[in-house]
Amino acid sequence: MTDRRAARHAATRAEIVAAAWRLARERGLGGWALRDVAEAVGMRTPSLYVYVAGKKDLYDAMFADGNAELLRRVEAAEADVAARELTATEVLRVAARLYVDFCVEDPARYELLFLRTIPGFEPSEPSYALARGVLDRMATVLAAAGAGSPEQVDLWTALVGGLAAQQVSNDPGGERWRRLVDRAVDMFAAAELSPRG
Amino acid sequence: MTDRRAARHAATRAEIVAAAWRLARERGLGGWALRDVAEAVGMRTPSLYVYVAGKKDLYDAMFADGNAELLRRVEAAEADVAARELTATEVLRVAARLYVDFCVEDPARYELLFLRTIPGFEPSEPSYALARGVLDRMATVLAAAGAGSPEQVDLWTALVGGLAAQQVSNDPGGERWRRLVDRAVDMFAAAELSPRG
DNA sequence: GTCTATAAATGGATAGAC
DNA sequence: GTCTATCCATTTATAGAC
Repeated sequence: MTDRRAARHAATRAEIVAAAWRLARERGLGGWALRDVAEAVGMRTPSLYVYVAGKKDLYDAMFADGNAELLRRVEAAEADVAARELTATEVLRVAARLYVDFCVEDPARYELLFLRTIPGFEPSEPSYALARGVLDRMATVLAAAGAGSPEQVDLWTALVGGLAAQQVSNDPGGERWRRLVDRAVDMFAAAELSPRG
Repeated sequence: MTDRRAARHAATRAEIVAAAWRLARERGLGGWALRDVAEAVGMRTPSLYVYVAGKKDLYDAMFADGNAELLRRVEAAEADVAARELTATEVLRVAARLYVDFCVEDPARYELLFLRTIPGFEPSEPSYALARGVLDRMATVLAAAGAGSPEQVDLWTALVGGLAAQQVSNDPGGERWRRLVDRAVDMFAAAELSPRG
């Protein structure tokens, strides 16, 4: 019985998070009030507090949700790559496209996960652990491709993150930087992978 | 007389912009109210409206101010470079360091100028023209170094902007990505500059 | 030009009935 | 769990006296 109740509770909370994401996509990450979320799920504002401790807590749930989604994709890509016997450079291309596409398809999510832009918002420890997990996973992929030193990982995140940032900020919905991903990966591979990569 | 009055007016406005920058550096780009700015310059809030049309207008003045500062530095670097007979790669290193340092030394300024994070803020046409001028100037430098195609300029901005973004977001005040600037430039030069660059 | 006073709106959060 | 009612803080912006 308590199980049923807990499941229902979790489902409603997930509904609230989904509604908040919709509003963030439509009006920007900071462009909505709790009242709007409540309306979107057919409640009044005070009822929201049964599922969410406040706006910060809602942002935290969104942060965790976004990182969980990215983690799912990384894991799926890892399985895919393992079954296909790709060269190191090809693996890096898959990784770069995965990341850039993830950022580009939802600028509000990009802003919450990778920019620190909400005043006063700090992810909770469990949510932050999720984010670290994603980064670790990506570092593992890089290491397997032969670019696993800390400096190489940092250079990689700068390059790939930079492509995503430019695409999101200066040509949202376009291809201007997205189409440079392979060229950037080749540049990185030529400089950082051993000739037999 | 009207000249004197206009000069005084402009000076006070500049004082207000400077105070707003100070607050932005201390509390984040969005972490202050007009009231705080007024207090910082020894006024009451309504008096501010004599010099500034509102908060958006103040952000616009800050945006213009930041771009003007960057433009000054680019021009100074151009003069410096012209007097020193550097190789193309060395010129690129100067350009990259200039940009990354500019971003890193003031994260709030970085956020206002290069991220689009203030909800509803859009630079006015004159302010935006200033920003375009800076970009044009940088593209000219790249072209002189032998990497002036649109794709090369975009790849460059992604790379350099990515280094700055990671440094600002994930290691503020540190050196973790800053020390990779030369390595990144060399990577770019090796891939994009002709052998005789 | 600067002030007091205040409007007007926004938005997060709680009390307590049902 | 959900609601009505309301509080409270914040903050932009304006009116009008001095």
